[in-house]
Amino acid sequence: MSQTLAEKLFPNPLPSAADLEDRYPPRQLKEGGRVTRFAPSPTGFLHLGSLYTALVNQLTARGSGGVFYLRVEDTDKKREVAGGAADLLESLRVFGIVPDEGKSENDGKYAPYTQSKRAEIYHVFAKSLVECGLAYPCFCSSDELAQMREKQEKDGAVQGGYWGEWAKCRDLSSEQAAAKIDAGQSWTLRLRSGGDLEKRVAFNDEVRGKIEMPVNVLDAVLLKADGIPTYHFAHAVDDHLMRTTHVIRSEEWLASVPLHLELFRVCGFKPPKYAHVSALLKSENGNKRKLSKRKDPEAAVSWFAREGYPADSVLEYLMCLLSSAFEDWRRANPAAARSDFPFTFKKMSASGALFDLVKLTDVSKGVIAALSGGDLAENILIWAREYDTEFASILQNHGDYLAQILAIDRDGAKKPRKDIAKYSEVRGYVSYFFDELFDGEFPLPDSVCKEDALEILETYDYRGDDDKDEWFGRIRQLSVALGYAASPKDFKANSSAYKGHVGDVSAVIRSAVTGRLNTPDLWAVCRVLGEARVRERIRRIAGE
RNA sequence: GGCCCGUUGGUCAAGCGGUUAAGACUCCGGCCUCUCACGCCGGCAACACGGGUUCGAUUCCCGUACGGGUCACCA
Repeated sequence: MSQTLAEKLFPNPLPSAADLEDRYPPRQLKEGGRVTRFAPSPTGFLHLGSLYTALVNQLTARGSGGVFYLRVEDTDKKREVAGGAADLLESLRVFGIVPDEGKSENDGKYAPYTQSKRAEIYHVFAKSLVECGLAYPCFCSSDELAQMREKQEKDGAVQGGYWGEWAKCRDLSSEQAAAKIDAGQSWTLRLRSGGDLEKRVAFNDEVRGKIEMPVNVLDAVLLKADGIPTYHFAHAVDDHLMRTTHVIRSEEWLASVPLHLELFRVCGFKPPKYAHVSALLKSENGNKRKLSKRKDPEAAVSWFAREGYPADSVLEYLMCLLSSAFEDWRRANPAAARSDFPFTFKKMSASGALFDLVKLTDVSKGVIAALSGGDLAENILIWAREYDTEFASILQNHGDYLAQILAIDRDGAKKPRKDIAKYSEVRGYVSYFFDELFDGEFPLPDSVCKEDALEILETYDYRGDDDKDEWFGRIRQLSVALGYAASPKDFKANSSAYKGHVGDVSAVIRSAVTGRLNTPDLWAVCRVLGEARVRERIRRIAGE
């Protein structure tokens, strides 16, 4: 008895499809539970757009009491990066994305969660497709295929690609194919598409609604020459066996849905629901384009870490893009966990959003404003140890000094300061508190001349134990004594009677003590600086 | 080029046949105030275009334009 073509193609013993159905049974889900997955290929760092779709996947599953898992799509060994999967998982974790299954290869009942470890599984279905005549080996070389495409282009073919009469290997007899295999020719396995150029398929996209397209007619590659499946085939097999209910992926996959639908059908699988999320765009001379790893530093999530944007800020911003209902919800629930946000595809935009750093900055200021001085200081230290070691070593010598600094206008304030967007700004923001970083400048406000400024400093007497009212009262008295109005209002009412007002006097003191014209509350700043240092800095300018 | 998706202020966007076309960010005024920041009040600014359908279109249909995606043994 001679070998069938299928046996020749797949000579090793394989389980049956029924075995696999048993091994990976339908999931026991609560009513409405959705199963989603994030399926990255480990080609290096995490892209902001990937984080975005991962977020949607997690939100969808968790919000429905379903399952969110990670599947590593390492079917392209040419692009694979060593350790890529582990890096990805860690990056995701930083952003609060933690899959229920697939944190490692065998983490879960539907293991392995790494496609390169599932070769046998794909082969089971590939073999049975060959047996039914729905797939066939193709011996065309990449040169031949390139020539074919060239000719199609030249002839203005109605439909390019490997199909119909262009599909040279499609009608090879089993004997012919067997002979080529015996001769050692390498082969890929292709779908024998039943597609008809005239026919159309309609399907429902969760974010875009009904979409109608021509059916697939291409004899797409299912298995590459190395026996590893293409994305398309792996998608059908894995998402069926791993019982994914909702395939949420980026919009570039939309065009291949007809192929995917055909694959699900020929394999006898029920297709999942699809949601194609739009890409994050970037504006470039008047046009929009996808955020690019190569051209846009902010495309890699690591950029945000380096700049010192809290992961929460990035997440909050992404949520704004992801759902038009998020900002309102957040205003109504300022402290709620993001996972409590009632996510729905209905509120997702079908058009691509421009990534907007200005908006991120605003969101981030809000996130940081909600932190206590202590927590903020801790985050900054962690950041600095990684990205500004000089600053970190300075901070390390000062105990909880940074926490005290950051507590100003923050801890216990009804309207905490919203002026820090990222940790990398903090060094400049607090530099005058540290003698190591203090620049000793003495800028003068426009309204005060140097002579008057020195006079103010010579007469000012700072007392470290004054409470805020005493402290300001002293400055008021000093102002009046030197010919300044006790309040800006008095000054406005009769400006010719004064040299200026308390504000000008305070400005001079502020400048001497901090080297700046603008700072948080001066009284609090002086308290943190300490009496000795404040007096010393004033004396330094005023002289003896 | 074929196919598909998209198009409301500078940006994110609500809207789902009749609205003075929300809101947020940015920007500009003002208030508050010892400065800054916050906060508050106010302002600038939009339905890509052309045809239909309709008593009535931002909304529905068809074109056009523009933008994006896709046509691999990459995902």
